[in-house]
Amino acid sequence: MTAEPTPTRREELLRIAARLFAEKGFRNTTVRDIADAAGILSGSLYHHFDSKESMVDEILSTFQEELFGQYDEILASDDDPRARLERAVLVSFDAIDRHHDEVAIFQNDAAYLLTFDRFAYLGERNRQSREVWMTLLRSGVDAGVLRDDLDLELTYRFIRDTVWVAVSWYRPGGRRTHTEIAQQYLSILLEGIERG
Amino acid sequence: MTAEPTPTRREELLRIAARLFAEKGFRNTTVRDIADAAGILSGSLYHHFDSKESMVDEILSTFQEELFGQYDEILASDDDPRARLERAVLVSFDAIDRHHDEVAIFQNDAAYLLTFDRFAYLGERNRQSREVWMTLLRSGVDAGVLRDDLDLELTYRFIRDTVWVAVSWYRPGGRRTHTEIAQQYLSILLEGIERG
DNA sequence: GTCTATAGTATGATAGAC
DNA sequence: GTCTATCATACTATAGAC
Repeated sequence: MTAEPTPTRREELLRIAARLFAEKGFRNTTVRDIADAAGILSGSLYHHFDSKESMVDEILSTFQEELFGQYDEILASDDDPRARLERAVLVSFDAIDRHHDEVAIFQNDAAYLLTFDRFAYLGERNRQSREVWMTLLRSGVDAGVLRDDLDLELTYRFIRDTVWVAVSWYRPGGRRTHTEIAQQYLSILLEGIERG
Repeated sequence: MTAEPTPTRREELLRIAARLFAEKGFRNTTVRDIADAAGILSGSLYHHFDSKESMVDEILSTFQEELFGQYDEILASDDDPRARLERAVLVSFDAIDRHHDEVAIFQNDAAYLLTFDRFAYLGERNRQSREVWMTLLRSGVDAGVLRDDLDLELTYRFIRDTVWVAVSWYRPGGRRTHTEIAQQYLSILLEGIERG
């Protein structure tokens, strides 16, 4: 991890794999697909990685570490509840922008990967994510900024779903920046679509 | 289609297949899985169906026909814009409740299936769905019921995403009915989560 | 309507040469 | 670091007996 013999090649292969996993799904991507895209033969991949699972493992765990570091920063900050909620939404859309493939893989294949012991940490991350959002929502309600008649569990799910599923249609470099999308979403979430 | 020799057995097999496709994904479900669950051998399935694709085809097309019939009813009604939007959301959550497997399959596997010519109608249904929601939103804005500063395209995507992705966590018979969930969601969508 | 048996193909992974 | 060659397994689908 810290002193890889040939970090560049390894990372390049991971990037290629991530792209394919995101596009076609983990199970639907063969090691031959990855090797083809990299311009080598499938057997050669095993010089770099133990297995296909090792690849997706490294892709996801690296990404999650960064993302949850950002959530932790928000929770540790002394911003007011509304600002913290906004930052959390912005950070998430930023992840969709900068780590599109990783988010897509997590969205599409986490349920399957979770059936293996080595990916149990993905379930732990899910719980951690729930804690982040629930904490933000609760402090918003406590501070009187958010409605107190909401089912917070449902509210959390709606926020989580809407934010992350955007990876299925958002494309970096498209008509709207991820920041514009995040702000439009926050406007709907906070104020609703009804007039008045 | 209209005068099947043994409609009951066929439908039973489709129900079993739908359950498995929804649980594990279309590609990740083998014909042996389906046959095992039905208590027969894999070869016997081909007495009833041409292929695995034929099965998912019949499952999805039947479901879509019903769902879009309901949307058409809403569009044809003379309810006011707000009521029509509410009905569309309720009908969608109702589909998640009554056709859980079908919605899950469509959510998870439509992108893959769309790569085959025979599933082109799924893309057509996607366009149709967009038309339904955009029509509802536009008439809401025109009637002065909805905010006129919204990016309707984004608003449509947020609504669609949040509604349908609920199939990933909603379980019939759970703590909240699908109607309660739909109403809570409508409340957030229309009024926002901010106090005031 | 289901079984036996199997064809033909694709997959993840390995061993050893270069 | 990549290639050649291949193993063992799993898959969809078919043919014909019962």
